[in-house]
Amino acid sequence: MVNKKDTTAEQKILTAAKKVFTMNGMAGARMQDIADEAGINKAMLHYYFKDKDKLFEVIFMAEAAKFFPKVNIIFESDMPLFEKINRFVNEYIDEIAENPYLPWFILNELNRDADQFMSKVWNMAHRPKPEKFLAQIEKEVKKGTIKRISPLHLLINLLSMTIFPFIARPMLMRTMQMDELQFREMIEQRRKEIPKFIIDSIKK
Amino acid sequence: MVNKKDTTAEQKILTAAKKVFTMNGMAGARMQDIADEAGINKAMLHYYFKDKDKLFEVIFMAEAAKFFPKVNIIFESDMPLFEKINRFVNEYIDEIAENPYLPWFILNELNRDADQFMSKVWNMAHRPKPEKFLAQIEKEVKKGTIKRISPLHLLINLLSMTIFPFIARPMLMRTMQMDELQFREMIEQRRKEIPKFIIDSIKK
DNA sequence: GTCTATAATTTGATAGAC
DNA sequence: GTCTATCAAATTATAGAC
Repeated sequence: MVNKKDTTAEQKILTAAKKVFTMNGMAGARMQDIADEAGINKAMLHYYFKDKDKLFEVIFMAEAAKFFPKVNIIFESDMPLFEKINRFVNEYIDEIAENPYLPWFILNELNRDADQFMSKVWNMAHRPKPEKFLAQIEKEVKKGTIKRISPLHLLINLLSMTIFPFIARPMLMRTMQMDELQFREMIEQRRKEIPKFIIDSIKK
Repeated sequence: MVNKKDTTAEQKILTAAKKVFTMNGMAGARMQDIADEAGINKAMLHYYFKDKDKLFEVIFMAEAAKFFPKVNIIFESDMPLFEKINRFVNEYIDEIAENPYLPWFILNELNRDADQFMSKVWNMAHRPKPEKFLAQIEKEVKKGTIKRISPLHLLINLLSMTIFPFIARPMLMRTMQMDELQFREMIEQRRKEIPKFIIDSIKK
């Protein structure tokens, strides 16, 4: 199933590999499956990307490199806290709508081989940088504009509520007996539910 | 690294296989690694469990079978809502302390091959049953004892905040520059932080 | 039951024609 | 650049001695 935008073989491979890698992980992905998905020959994968490790690295680095900076722009901006939380939730959901398997992909490989991942991808430019966000929470607590709360736990709560539903999608869909459309509706609702839930909890 | 409790070869294999499968997933696990971990021979794995698929299924079903009922006992009990939330968080963290890779294990295989998992493991006895919990929230909202909130989103928030940190452990440890001990301390704090955060958000 | 040695299979990688 | 055919390596599975 080749995307209409993918003209060159190289681009077809990248699109196919991204799909197969994200759905099966590095170990589970088959070069043959990537070739089939791209509608080309297996030998072509090696012609363009040398070997499986290299192909994986190209995909993985590109995805992480696109993703984390977007989050960091929000975390490091000068917006008020509540607006920042709102923006984070919405931008994250926007991003995942285009790359449904991305969070899974990143966490999966981080769990599998954290050290290798760090050395190749998690460099200065591409890692999450929450320091400013944490300091901002601390400041608001001290000013007394929000309740006393641990900045770390607030950040983890925000990340958890935003990211987890995408990772646990199959479990949630089955447990709650949701179909594809209902799942998407649930996610859309969370654009407002998550900020509201957080703000209700910490506002004075 | 054989556990002192594991006397028989079969038990050694089960313990070793659980560890290797949960750390590497089905596709990434190597039969040789399981044999080494168990301190026995590779042929023994096949003698006791026929093949890799069968061994995986035995482990996986056993873990899921133990885990979900514990959660369900809480969800289906007659405790007051706030107490139920508190108990869920604490029992879940207790459980994961003994099986750190279990949530990852379950979600990983659910993402990889949901249909097969469902047919073999997710049967009547072993699936999560949140219906009573959802109804209880609905009832409290109608009584006016808590704020108006979607029961579904409250449940997802609870699951997210409790489970996500374990799944995202490598990312959190690296991003927040935590060592093993600091991570465990953070988790311990969440026993109180999560219920407090939720209750602050929904209490009137 | 447990082992060593080996077969069988899967899968990644390459050679060589076009 | 692209393909078919084939090789090489990794990995699962089994045969057979003890």
